[in-house]
Amino acid sequence: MTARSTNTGEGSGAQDPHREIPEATVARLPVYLRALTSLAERNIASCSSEELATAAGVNSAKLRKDLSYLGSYGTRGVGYDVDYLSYQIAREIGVTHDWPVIIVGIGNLGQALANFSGFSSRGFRTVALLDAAAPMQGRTVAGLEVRPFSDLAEIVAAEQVSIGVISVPATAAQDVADAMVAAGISSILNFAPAVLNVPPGVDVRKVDLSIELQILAYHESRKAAEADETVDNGSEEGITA
Amino acid sequence: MTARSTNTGEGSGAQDPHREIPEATVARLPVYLRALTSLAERNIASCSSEELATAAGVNSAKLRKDLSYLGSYGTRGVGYDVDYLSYQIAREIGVTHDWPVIIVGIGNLGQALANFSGFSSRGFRTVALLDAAAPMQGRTVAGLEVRPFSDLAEIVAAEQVSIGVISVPATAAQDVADAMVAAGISSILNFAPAVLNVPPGVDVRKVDLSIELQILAYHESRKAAEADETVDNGSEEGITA
DNA sequence: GCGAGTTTGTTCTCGCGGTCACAAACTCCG
DNA sequence: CGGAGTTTGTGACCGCGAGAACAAACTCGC
Repeated sequence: MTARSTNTGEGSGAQDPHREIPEATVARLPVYLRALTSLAERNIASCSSEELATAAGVNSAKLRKDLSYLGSYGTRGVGYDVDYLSYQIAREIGVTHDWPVIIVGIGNLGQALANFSGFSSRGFRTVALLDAAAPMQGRTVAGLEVRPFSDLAEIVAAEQVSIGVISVPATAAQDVADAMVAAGISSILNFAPAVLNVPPGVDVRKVDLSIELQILAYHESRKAAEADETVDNGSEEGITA
Repeated sequence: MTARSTNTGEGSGAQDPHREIPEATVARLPVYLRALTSLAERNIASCSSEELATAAGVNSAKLRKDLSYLGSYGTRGVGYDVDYLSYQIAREIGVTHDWPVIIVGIGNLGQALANFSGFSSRGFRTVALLDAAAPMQGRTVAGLEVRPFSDLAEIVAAEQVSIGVISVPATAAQDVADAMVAAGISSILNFAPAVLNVPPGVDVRKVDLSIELQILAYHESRKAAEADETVDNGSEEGITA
């Protein structure tokens, strides 16, 4: 597998559209893209894998390997052209054109997401905000009118939406996901602390704030235990300065 | 590292406090804990690995393996006691007592985080909100007064804070992180789309909304390409009747 | 008390992903 | 034009984690 040495003697394009890009690499491509954008803003036209890797916070060997899955877009002895590589990564991710996105659940988090400029600047366009609670409906958030949840299917069909964001309480998350899938959405970003059940073919990514904190707490506990132990072993200076 | 005089021929006795729990397992423990809490709320006293695995959205073999790293807290032929297992996981993660947390950057996202009930209900207590911008200072958000960023060190020392949340723009993130580290914080949850440089011993976890969306977009692009291809290959039912 | 049934804990195997190290390829300079 | 220096692309190796399968241990019914 791997390697475009896989027969398929199609000479037209350099890149084989059937390459399997490892999931771990896919997760890093956006990071590289952001680093490249940052370089471009500083008018840097080209960079080495070492520079880009530092900017992205990864190992340079890993970066080169990741990029090699896309094709050979660098020049040995020189490095990578920032604009060219940016475009290639954007094309691979599929953010050369904007993706319409809807947000369901316009509470505190939903409003923050709607106002988040990072979405619009990176290939996404929020086309609608929905909420089931009547008090929210009709209000304007981030320049968009909050519409009733029952309009979901209509909006998805009209705007060709394939990506949905769920920022409702955990108890409502599954219902919202079901409705999204029924409406034709096939990628869901879920902020609700709940496990979503979706049919095959639908992708779900979960962002769970309290889980992240708990992971930190675990390591923090270990650090504290480690420190106690060191103290037990004697000979550390006191904590109070 | 760590795990100093392990091995010490202690058989399958009580739990060795120096076990190394795999990172992948650590990331799932909070999910199990949440599933257990949900079971407890429905007055379910015990459950099998299969039931718990379903509730947590994982494979039952993986769940059993994960739990085995903590010790043998189940009973063969019976299952797990919900309350007992909950406590053991909470103890392992270190959330049997509350962790004080500060949030720096009280914009849209910071306010949403401050109001997020999931923090307080899962072992975390927001003790202070900080913002460098004068207009925010003095305002009350989620029952807490927003204090100037310059109070950081004082607050961290007074409240024994070891976990900090960064929800400032990307350009300010590194400065905030530096100040946090200098003040004694050793775990950072970063919402800013920037790579943070921190000294060894400090843990950083990143939550990046636009990266998550871009990963979805990648798979969505592939799905679209796949669909086109199926059509190209013909031999599927015609679209037009 | 004992066998049948059930469920945990663990062992084994396999594949993905991370890192190292090096050959290939390009530039620069004399 | 050729050699030295630089940087990419990739092959090899290794360790972690996922999943399947099985032995150990507990309960229940008779």
